[in-house]
Amino acid sequence: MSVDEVAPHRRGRPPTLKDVASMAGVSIATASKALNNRQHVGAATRQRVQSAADALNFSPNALAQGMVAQRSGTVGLLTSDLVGRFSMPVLRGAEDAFGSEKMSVLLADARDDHIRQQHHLRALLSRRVDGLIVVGAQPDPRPSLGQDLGVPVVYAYAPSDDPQDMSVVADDVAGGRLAVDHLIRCGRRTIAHVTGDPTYGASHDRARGAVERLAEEGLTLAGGEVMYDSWSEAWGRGATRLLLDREPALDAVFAGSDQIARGVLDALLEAGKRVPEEVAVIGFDNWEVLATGSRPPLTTIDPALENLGRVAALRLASAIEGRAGHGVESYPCRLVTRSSTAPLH
Amino acid sequence: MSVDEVAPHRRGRPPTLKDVASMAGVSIATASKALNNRQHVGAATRQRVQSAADALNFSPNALAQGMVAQRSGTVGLLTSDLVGRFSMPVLRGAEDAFGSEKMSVLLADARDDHIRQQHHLRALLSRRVDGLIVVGAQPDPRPSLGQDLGVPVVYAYAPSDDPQDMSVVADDVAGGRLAVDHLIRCGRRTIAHVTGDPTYGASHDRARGAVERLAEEGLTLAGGEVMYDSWSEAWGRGATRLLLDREPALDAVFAGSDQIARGVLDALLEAGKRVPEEVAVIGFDNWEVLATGSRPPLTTIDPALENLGRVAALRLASAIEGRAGHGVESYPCRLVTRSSTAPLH
DNA sequence: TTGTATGCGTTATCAT
DNA sequence: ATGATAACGCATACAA
Repeated sequence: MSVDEVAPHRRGRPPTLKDVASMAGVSIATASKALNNRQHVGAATRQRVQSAADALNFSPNALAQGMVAQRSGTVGLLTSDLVGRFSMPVLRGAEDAFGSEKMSVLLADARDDHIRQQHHLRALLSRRVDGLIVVGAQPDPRPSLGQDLGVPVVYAYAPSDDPQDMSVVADDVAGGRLAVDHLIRCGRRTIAHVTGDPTYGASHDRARGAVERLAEEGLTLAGGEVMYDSWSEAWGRGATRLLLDREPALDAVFAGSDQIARGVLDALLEAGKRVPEEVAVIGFDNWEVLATGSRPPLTTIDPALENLGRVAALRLASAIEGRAGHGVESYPCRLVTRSSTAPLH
Repeated sequence: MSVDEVAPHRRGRPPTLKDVASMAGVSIATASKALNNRQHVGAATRQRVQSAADALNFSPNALAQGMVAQRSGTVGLLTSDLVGRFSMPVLRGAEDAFGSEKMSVLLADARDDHIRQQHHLRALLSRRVDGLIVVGAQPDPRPSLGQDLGVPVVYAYAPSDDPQDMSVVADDVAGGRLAVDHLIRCGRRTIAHVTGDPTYGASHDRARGAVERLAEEGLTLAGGEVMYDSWSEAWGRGATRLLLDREPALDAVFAGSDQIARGVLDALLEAGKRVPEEVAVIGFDNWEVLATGSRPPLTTIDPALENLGRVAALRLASAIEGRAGHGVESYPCRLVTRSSTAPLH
């Protein structure tokens, strides 16, 4: 091997371990050991290799590493709705939990289209992801991807309909309970619940938690029943007008979403009711732009979605290590106090 | 667990081309050609291989393919703020444009932290992404990643400060112009502009477009000047109160964001002004939850962010094919008409 | 301590 | 038309 054989790496292509090795004057095996802090490498040699790597700005080819390790070091994030507001924090939590380690995240947006989902699933599997997180668009159960994918899967936000799978979701029942609990602690007794689409399981869960907590105080819902309709400001306004007719003594409203809460707030203001002095209002979601812009700023229940994503990532990491889990795990919501609720003194 | 002597592939691991080949009774070379629709393969053989692949649910290892092709078939999506609302549609547009082809997207959220950004950049480069899309959190120029990354980069939403780089952004000047143009077409003459944080370049760009269009009609801004402050509903309300004092003849407001527009709307309503009969209001962003929930629903300028992401993906694809570009490309905004504006008859 | 050789799964180049 | 074989870049068991 002649001396001027030390060809600088092929034009354009990133330097390889071979380039580093030849620059340091060692074999690729030694170079590999040196860079990976394996033993059986002389201190001086290690130093030489390290310098060569730095000089070449060497970065190991993760694809090649993945081939030998039989692990790609990637996870797939399969979402059904990237445009929606709710999948986002989950996604961020997951990305955060993984990105800080040495896992990378492959993103795929299925857009709630079954064909696209299958397409993306094949693509992710073909890339040999070590695991999969599936984030739904709605909190309702969704069809399982199946058990024979060859990699562990964790469902986040929207649980799988197969109890064999592992899912992490927000505890809507506890959330509803928490909301009413807060209102009760504020001394309210005539509490109504205005919520959204009755086809959402979450609507009923939140309502159930609310009614349960009410019952513990010997109370029932003001207005006589849960008011379902749509997740909109318009419905919040409409429902409130109805409510003020039926229940003149109304002193609190639990809204099933922050959008609805905004409508409630506006209608209350328009009717000359002071918030929170006369009527307290609490929302659900902690959708910042809505909750902080309102008059007054909105007290609300935060479903802690980012945490959900983080937990999903943790569970998936465990499953990848071989410690798989199953069933649906519910995680608590958080009360965020702003100015639309206050003690009745 | 019974020992199956004919076990085609190692337990747990996905089937390989070798498994398919041996099942079809051919060499891996032939199997490869058959599955990739190469010529020099007998029709019958091709069929046998295909059946074997289907039976084994074979999916080629993209990592291995990447090794030989010297292309990973992935692009990196480096965002500085996954929580923000504006990077999201860009991201979705990009994912969409790529996902429909055979490119996969590696997501990395730097959280506006330089250290994290470097970390993620190294990780993406290590995964041998074929290209990079950098999505900023704010529309202002950001530091370039540099020219020596070895892969093409396209900056979206927030342009790079190096003109050598390629950036795609929304045309804020044209957006401002479009807003005022619409108001003028509605017959308005006394038009004010309430906008947000003056440290954002976008504020000034939108204002400039507005003033230019006004000047073409021989008009100037009602209130005498652009009203800068913050991107909040509260500022929208406050500014409107000031405005109603100063300009009793006010017949239109161009708000620099939908949040501000919401505040404007509320203050107008409170002052007894009818919208759009007496005063027309137009926003900016087309932030659905804000624009559709207001009273009345908000006419607004849509910066077409999803399109921006799509274009960025297209440009990156071109660059990967060798046709690189440079400079900042601006893309038009779109007028979305709802009920807060209408002709003055 | 260092180097040689093998394999990871696939594609492409050559023989046959 | 089909098959053996050499890459691709890296890690490791084994030999020196």
